[in-house]
Amino acid sequence: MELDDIDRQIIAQLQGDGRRPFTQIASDLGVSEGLVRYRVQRLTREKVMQVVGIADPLKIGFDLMVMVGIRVRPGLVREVADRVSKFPEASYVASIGGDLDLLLEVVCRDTAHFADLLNNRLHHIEGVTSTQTFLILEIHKMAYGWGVPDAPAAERPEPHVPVLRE
Amino acid sequence: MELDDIDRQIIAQLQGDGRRPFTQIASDLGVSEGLVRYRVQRLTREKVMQVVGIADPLKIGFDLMVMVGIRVRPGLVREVADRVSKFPEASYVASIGGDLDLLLEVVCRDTAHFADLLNNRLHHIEGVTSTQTFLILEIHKMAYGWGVPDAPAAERPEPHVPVLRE
DNA sequence: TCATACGTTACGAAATCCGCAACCAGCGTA
DNA sequence: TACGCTGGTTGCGGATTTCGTAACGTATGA
Repeated sequence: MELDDIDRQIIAQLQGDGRRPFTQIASDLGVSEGLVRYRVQRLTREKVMQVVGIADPLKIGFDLMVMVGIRVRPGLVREVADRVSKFPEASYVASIGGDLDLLLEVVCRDTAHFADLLNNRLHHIEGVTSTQTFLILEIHKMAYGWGVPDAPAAERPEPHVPVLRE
Repeated sequence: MELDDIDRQIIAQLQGDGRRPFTQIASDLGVSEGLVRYRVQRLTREKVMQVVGIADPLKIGFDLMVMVGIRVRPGLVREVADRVSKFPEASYVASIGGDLDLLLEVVCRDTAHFADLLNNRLHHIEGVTSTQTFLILEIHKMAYGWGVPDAPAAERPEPHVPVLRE
């Protein structure tokens, strides 16, 4: 789906405040409220953007976050990714190129919870050859959204630094 | 700050839909709209939760996401974390225990953009001794929120699996 | 005991959202 | 060309939600 300036500016504003009234966004952009409503609906439907509440896990009862690097037997990366994505504790799963094949971030209640996850579930998945765990000590930045470039990459010749919140 | 059931249920509902009317949340919980408004304000003020729009970077013009593992000279981790957190491209920064000291996820326009970041900015930071980059091929899961436990950890004796969306 | 801060409810006014209907432009097709 | 169609946009009420504020109860501490 192709985004225009209106989409980008709507996203940018909603990144700052997900409950910003459509009327205010509209008057900022000089368009009608109905249009903003239509665009937000479309962006949401196309899964380009969504408006959600996000909570700091360390403040709502989870004491342990761990990043697990996983090495997988060639050809099984996709499958393992799908399996670990189904872990309810998984907050982030990405396949990567480099020394490791998968990154998995999990949010656990305590070390016993994590030990159970690692030994009884992760290591039993077909294709997982080794894991490396990194205890997350502190989250310094979690940009819950990404900056919106002024225009698509193709139209931007010179380096552009995306504007991110905080 | 101590959360009660009302806070947790408000967070849970907002995790599903960040624009859900307070009136509807209120009637679900059997409390007044004013109370929901008050709680959301407080949760936001205390930085426990926030309602934001989040966009898929790959759908809004950024083609390259990289996870960078950073080794830092002892004692400088905090400082380096603060420095890299200021990178507008940084979407995630966490200090970790293990083979590496810092994890930095960046969202870039293209490889040239990332090369500039790595060589001209990251490697010039005092205390950075080595880096290891992992190209993010595909994001399989990005839980934009975390499950809310039924009660604080201390009151929960048996294992609890947080309920996550998707 | 009193004062103060905090959490909660209730209520009316203001603002917002929502469901249309209408209109325009572009596009493929007869 | 004319026609019908789809997608994007605006405008307008009515329904709903939010917002400001006053009032009340309950701890808490001086």
